[in-house]
Amino acid sequence: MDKFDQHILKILQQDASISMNDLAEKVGLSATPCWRRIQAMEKAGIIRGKVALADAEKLNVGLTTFVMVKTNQHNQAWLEKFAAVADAMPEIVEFYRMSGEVDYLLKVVVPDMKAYDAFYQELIEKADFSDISSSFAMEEIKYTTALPVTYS
Amino acid sequence: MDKFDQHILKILQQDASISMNDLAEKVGLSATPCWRRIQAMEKAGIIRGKVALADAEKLNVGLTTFVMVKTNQHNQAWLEKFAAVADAMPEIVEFYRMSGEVDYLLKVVVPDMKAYDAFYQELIEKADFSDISSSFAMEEIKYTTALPVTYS
DNA sequence: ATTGAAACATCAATGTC
DNA sequence: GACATTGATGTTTCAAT
Repeated sequence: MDKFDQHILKILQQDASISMNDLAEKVGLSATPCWRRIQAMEKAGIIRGKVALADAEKLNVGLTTFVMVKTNQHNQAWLEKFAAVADAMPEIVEFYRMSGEVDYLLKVVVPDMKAYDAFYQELIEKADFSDISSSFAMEEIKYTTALPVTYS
Repeated sequence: MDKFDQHILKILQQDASISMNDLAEKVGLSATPCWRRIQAMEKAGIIRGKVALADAEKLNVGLTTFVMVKTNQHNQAWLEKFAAVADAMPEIVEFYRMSGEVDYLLKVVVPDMKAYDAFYQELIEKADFSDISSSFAMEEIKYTTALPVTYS
């Protein structure tokens, strides 16, 4: 990935609705090579896709919660079941297996505390944990889907 | 927001590169009303924009870390400075002010441990904290930018 | 007020140099 | 990598419900 690819990717990660001509002008190329580079990056899997981003407040999911899960079930079958459960719950937008004290970390979006409680009840019913603790976000200071291009 | 809008939004949050005709067919409308609804949702701020998603591994930022920050500086000026610092660091992709024990939570993406250490040094140099602890993601089980449409 | 079908304009995609 | 052409797609108009 050269400078041009990095520049293209940086722009597209911020705004993918830009026209090929405008993009080409910004990076200092003509439209064709610009288009070819995008195709190549898609084919290589560098660009995973193009999505619309929605506003959390407007969609009535203004409460973001981080759920820290500890378990004593460290087998593959349990994880697979938990992963399937998480996949089917649209409130869970991120889900990581962690190192250290906490086994799993979930990012959850719901309308309010009442909805979070309902979500929580549903979650612990579907998978059993040894310990769960929840931390609530008071303010979103930064959220971006754009990854750094400086390391590639 | 009626059923049609919800359906359109759900699809566009998964794939915004779909053509207007294909989208129209999926939701059971023709292209024109479909297009109008998207315009309306953009104008209303429900749709914040369209972006390209990049692959973290391919961009050499395969290590995701959650940084929990405690501080004794609870004034607005300090937060604004910290926010500006975070905004300028592309490795920080999410940043929340939290309730409870931890004051701030950051999600950080870097190539590896060595790079994380360099990032960490840079961070604590630019803003002073009373306590920082880092948790590393071993596995990304779910990550989606699609918010639930079921609450709207 | 909202839709669908057709005309129109714009842009992406291809071939050639 | 640039230029010119083709084909597909987004966008507007207008009649109809």
